[in-house]
Amino acid sequence: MAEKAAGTARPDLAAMVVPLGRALMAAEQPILDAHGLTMWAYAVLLRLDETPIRTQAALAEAIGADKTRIIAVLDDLAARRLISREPDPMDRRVRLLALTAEGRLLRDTVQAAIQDGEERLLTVLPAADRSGFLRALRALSTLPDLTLG
Amino acid sequence: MAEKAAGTARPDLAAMVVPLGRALMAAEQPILDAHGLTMWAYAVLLRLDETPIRTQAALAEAIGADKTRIIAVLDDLAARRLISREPDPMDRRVRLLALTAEGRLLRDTVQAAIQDGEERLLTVLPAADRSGFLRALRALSTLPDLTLG
DNA sequence: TATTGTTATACTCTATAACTATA
DNA sequence: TATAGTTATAGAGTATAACAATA
Repeated sequence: MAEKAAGTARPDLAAMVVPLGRALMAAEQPILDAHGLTMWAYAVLLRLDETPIRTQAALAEAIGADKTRIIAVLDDLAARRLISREPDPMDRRVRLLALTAEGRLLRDTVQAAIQDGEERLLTVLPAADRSGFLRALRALSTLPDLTLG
Repeated sequence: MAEKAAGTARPDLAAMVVPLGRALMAAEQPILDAHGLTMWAYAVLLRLDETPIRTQAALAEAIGADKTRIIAVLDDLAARRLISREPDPMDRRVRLLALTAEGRLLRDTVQAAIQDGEERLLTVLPAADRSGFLRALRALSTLPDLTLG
């Protein structure tokens, strides 16, 4: 306890989590590239596979992007028939978005490849740490606010 | 096991880690702001407090920044006497960097505030998950490469 | 000639503002 | 007039290239 001032017990959380996130994204990149998907395109496929979403703005919000940010992404996905994107007959201003069969297949293929790699990566951890890590990660990443003050 | 295709057991790691990192950085921001530090300036103070570093390029590399990126940061820190930055008498091309007493004090103050907040945040986790999380995080964030292929 | 640090430039990503079409 | 989507523009952040000083 006397030497507490000399060095810290652990690095700040952000100092560990942010670089880890960057490394994980970089590690996913080759897999996404192999299937012609950007990170945003993959995020769209993942999100659309959960629950149907009504507006593009809501989709953008859900994946943490700007509504203008995803338009080119949707253009590309629709052109490749990975998603459908049709005006809502009830309100022709909104575009209804949904995965096509090919879109769901691609999503499953890519995610399986990514999670296979992740499982292999996680084997470096002791079993107990590993399950605690995953549980903690899910808990923390679903917290609504997260303030330190 | 039959319903594996319908939804995945867990989100991709990057899908949890990256947003968590962003949230943690955002949560640190008010504390950094209160002390007039940017994230990069804080990263510099943290790094310089560990082991003396010889060149600016090496410092930039160590904190994951471009060498041109940190020049304005060093200008500001030096002007505020939080770091010293003098030409090496042995090789006048290089600038020797070191924390001043005030720099170390500020570093300690800010990190204490941040880690206090983090400890409070971590209390939402069961004790077992929490220690596993921290151990796993340290292990993964110090891995040299991290590939999924 | 090679290297450190600096400045100037260009590029990428993202957000803001202006526009079209529907309501 | 208000809203969904789109396009055009501007801004932040980052990296690349050119430059000055020193070796």
